[in-house]
Amino acid sequence: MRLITREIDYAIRALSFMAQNNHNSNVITVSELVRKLKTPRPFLRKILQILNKKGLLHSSKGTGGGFRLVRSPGEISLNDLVTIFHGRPKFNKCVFNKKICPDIRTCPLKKKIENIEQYVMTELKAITLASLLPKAKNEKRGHYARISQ
Amino acid sequence: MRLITREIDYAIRALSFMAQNNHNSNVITVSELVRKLKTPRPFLRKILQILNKKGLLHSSKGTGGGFRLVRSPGEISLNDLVTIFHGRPKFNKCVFNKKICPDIRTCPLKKKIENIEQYVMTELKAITLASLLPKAKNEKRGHYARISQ
DNA sequence: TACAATGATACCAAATTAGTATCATTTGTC
DNA sequence: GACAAATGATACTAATTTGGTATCATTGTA
Repeated sequence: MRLITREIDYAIRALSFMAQNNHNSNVITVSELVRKLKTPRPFLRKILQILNKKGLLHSSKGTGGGFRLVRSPGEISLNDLVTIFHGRPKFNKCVFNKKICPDIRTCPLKKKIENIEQYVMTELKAITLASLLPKAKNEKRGHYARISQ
Repeated sequence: MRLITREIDYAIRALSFMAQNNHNSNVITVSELVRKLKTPRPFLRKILQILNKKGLLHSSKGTGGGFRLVRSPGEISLNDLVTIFHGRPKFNKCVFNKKICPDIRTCPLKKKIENIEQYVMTELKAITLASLLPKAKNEKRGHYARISQ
């Protein structure tokens, strides 16, 4: 029943870090991210590869290579990430099966649940990476991607 | 990412059937339910035992025994069922871990996700068993628990 | 006492989530 | 060109959750 799994959580943290450290449009390596985020290296690597394939990151190989954020933080939403890693949210695993359910088209539960899904998607779209970042340098309010040290 | 898993789906169907067939306050047996709902018998049995323990059903043993709905269909909500089988909905599996996340109390993601959870719970409370049942005998609109034959 | 029901509980299987390991490819530097 | 430093691709493994089975105990009725 989790919407934000670890994959997604790590993805957000990595993207947030990159958003805050894209000075000189430098690339950031997996090694750097692992040092900062303390996540398991091969797992993070896999996640970054997916984000690259889906167009959120650009990657470059070889010495001096790494990843670079392609979109601006305001253009990346939680809905994007959830969709990338799990597909469109589906809250009910309908057992459609003529023996049990006479007609999927008239199922009142389906409709009600779909309305909830729709609302959730709208809310997730509104949560952008930008909205999770700190507002100002010396502001004390916590934020998702603050890295200790 | 499923809110309504099979367990819950079967539970709703069983409760709906019982709500529509409580004439003479007769009990309904697992055998009857399995015949009507075509669900796996031992699995349904387990589900009914849970609903009994949680107070939605009353059970009686021995010959002529079975289950009986305790609450009225208007007093049973999807939120009750989700809570019984999965606990309070939690959409993010926060990796709180001082290495990664400096302070759980100020996490902006947590707050935003909790707001969504709160909304979903409110909506689930509004979906009662009664709201899934057919409105009138010869109404054609589909409903969740109509049993074929 | 036999039988028909549920209670309790331990187990098993499938699916999903989390993570590892390894080899191939690309690119910069000496 | 050799080597090192990076990602690409991909197959494998481990842990957790979900879906389901099996079995024996208990209770109530004829």
